[in-house]
Amino acid sequence: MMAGSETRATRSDAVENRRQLIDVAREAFVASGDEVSMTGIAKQAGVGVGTLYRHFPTKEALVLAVYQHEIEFLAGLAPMLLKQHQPLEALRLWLDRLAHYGQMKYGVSAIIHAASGMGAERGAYDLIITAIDTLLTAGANAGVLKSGLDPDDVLLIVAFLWRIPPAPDVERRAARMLDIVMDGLVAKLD
Amino acid sequence: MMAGSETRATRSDAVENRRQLIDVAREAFVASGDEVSMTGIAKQAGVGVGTLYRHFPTKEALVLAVYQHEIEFLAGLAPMLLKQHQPLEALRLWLDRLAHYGQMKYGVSAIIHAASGMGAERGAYDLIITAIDTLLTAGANAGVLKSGLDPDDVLLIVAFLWRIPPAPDVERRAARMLDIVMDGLVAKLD
DNA sequence: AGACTAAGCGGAAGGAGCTCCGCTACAGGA
DNA sequence: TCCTGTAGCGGAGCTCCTTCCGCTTAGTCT
Repeated sequence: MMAGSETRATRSDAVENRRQLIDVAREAFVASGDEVSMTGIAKQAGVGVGTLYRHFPTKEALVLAVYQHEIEFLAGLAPMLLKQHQPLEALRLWLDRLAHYGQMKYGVSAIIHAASGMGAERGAYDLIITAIDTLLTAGANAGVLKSGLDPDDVLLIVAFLWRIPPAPDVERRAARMLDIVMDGLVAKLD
Repeated sequence: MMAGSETRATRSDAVENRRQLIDVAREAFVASGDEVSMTGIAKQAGVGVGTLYRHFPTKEALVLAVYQHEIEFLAGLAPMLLKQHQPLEALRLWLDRLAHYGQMKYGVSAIIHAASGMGAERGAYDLIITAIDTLLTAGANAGVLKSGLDPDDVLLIVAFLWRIPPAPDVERRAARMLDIVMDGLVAKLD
């Protein structure tokens, strides 16, 4: 009996379908990276593709939903690290963590990739940007990082993390490249 | 009448088709970015898709062929700049030029993108890597850049240049981000 | 000139992501 | 409990890139 913008509750079968789709997709992604067709996921979840696309308008959106928890964790990590470490160290540890995800078969990587392209849901993207901003601001206030750094810029730069071609030495290479970026972020003493 | 590894000359119609395909593709790319279907290009060139794919095994390869000249130009620019400028300045000018291509509708950007992913022909990729290596080495020898920098790493990092989302301020943003990277490349004084 | 042969051609077909729209069945009111 | 309006469903079908393979034909050898 409320006014105006009242909406019907979500149908129970829709809720169940959504859950089922995410579950199936998670399993599929873990098993075979992104080499899973949307049709396949829909079929395995026992729904039509139309339903899949109603819930997740693009494949990216689906991946994003699947890894929502990981993104939240990553975002929450930033303030934690700042409590226990110097700003510079915290930033580096966080980026290392990001690199770690970047190496996953088709994990947070693709998401943030999507996010940096800003094609997908605002939510996940904002979480990550906020986390980076927290780290950058802390560093700037401590005088160890340049001030006025744009977190969007930083994310876009470190996006190379999920484009390093698979090889035995990915980790070392990622670290090497992050060394360069870190040096580019620190404040220069006059 | 030569010995052993003799091969027949390329058929003249094949040569002509190849030329025609590149011409049509160039025009199409300029007109509509990458929103051109392979089938469309084939049709417009008066050949079947099969023929198109015989000449260029992927769309990437086709783009690469179309922009071969630009890549060569860019590669050749590095030594030129080094003759006329300090190593640091030369590197920056070259990167600015790269950024410029990065903003083209579907230009060298996609190519080097492909190249950094190493999916495509070795040739174009090697040209660019060599150019970067020249610049890095010159800077290292002059003591203004870190020594031991890997040109592959640098290319992969600056690959953000062709992923900056379209906006009125792309140029300023690219410059800002290149500032960061440049600072990460310069040698630290102890 | 004629015949031989493999380089080259063409386009049907397959699998991908995604859209569209007529039908279904659930939530909520009577 | 039954009705009703609509949120939600399903899957045919579109376009795209790419593969495959039987046919054509330019180039060469006699």
